[in-house]
Amino acid sequence: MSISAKKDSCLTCEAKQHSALCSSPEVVRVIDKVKVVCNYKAGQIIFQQGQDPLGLFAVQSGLVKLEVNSMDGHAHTLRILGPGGIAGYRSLFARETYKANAIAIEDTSLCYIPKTELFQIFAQHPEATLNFMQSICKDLGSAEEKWVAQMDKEASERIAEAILFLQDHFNDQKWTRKEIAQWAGTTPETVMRTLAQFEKEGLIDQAGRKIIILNRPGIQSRSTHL
Amino acid sequence: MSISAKKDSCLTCEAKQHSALCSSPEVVRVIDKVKVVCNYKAGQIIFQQGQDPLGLFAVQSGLVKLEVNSMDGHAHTLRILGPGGIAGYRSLFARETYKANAIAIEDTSLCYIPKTELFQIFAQHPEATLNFMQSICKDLGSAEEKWVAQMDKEASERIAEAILFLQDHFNDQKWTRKEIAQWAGTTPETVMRTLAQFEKEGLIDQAGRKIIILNRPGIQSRSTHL
DNA sequence: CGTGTTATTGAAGTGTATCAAATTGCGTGG
DNA sequence: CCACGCAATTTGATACACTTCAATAACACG
Repeated sequence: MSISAKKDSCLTCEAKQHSALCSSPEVVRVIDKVKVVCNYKAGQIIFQQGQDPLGLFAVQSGLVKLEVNSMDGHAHTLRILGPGGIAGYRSLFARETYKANAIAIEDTSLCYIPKTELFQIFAQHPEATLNFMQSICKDLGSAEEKWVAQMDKEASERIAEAILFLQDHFNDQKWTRKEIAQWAGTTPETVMRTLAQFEKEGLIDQAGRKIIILNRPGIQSRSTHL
Repeated sequence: MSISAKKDSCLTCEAKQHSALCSSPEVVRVIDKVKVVCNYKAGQIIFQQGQDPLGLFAVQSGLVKLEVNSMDGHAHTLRILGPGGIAGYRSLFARETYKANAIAIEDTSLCYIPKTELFQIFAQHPEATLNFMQSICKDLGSAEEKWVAQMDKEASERIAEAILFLQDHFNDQKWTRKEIAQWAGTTPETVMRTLAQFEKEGLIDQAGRKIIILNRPGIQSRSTHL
């Protein structure tokens, strides 16, 4: 694996502000000692379906997506993680093998935290565990919401929702139609046609691959059924 | 609220075998002291969307479903809980109001555990917390799997999956077509037609509302795409 | 400057929701 | 215990949003 470790201190890490793991200064101090920083180039695979989790990965900088490959060759994006996001925790805590692939969308630095050290932290810092549980439960909420949206909302509504979400959480990112489709649960063609429609209505502007939202309330209303 | 409390000991509770909460004898002892047993009749509402979580509910006996009502009047079943299942944890730990309704499908006994006592348990028993996290992460896995299935699988495949799941997890239960539909993410009509098809193929037998699986491998193969 | 990927547009096919109506089943109260 | 009425089941017809397939054009990248 092309993993290059680097000495990087948690003291200077900005991502910890948004991380469910780095809840208190004390915990950060421990993590600082046990973590291993790994760097990935865009497109590189961090872990793969079927492998055994040995720890988890905290995004320091960059962007990571978790996706599943269904048997018919289609990929679906479960979660997208920016700085502060944690990858690999679900399988680790469920005591299963990975169910999804983790892929670096852009050049990314991760902090790898071995599971034994992690469990020690949790054993000694109950508040940290509770804090992490909050994050997991929010993810669960998002997942269940997504399932419901898949049925109740039309493709165009999910796409409107998607571009708002992607814009808000990961600023100035140029997503491909395919990536938007895999997140919104539809096809690149449908994304294409929907965006063209939005543009025609003056809701957005497409400068090449970049999507500029001209009328935010308009897009928001297009993201809700009824 | 028509809640009738009853003195019931955790010692004699069989549900604790399957509960993520009652992990160790010590924890059970504490829970035994702080819990309040509540009884609900079939159809009764345990909690509702928008309310504030004050604790969580462990199913002692009976059956509970968690469902969301989308704006267009459709209901979707997120999770179904038998004995040992925990209701209300997601919103509690996410520190949000309830996003779903919890409804007793059949006559049900629940153990209500107030949140302050719960957090105390978690603070003093890290293993219990980890154990609970495993359960949450499995739920997250199921939720994400369900979203993917909603796209990749045809309605008939999801229905095949549904009757297997419902059969395996909640034995000898007579589900309505509507309930199956709300779990499988489709409509009662489609469930109807699919079950008729399965019956015609000799895969199942419908004795009124009860579904008997005649050819289990056959149904399993019908539940997987390709 | 090729070459593979992404974008774009068109046409065609279809699974499934939706609507409607008839029938059965079942709980409830008289 | 029967009759009533509401809920669930069943079947048919219709509609349509979206996927799928295909083919060209525009990029990006080494």
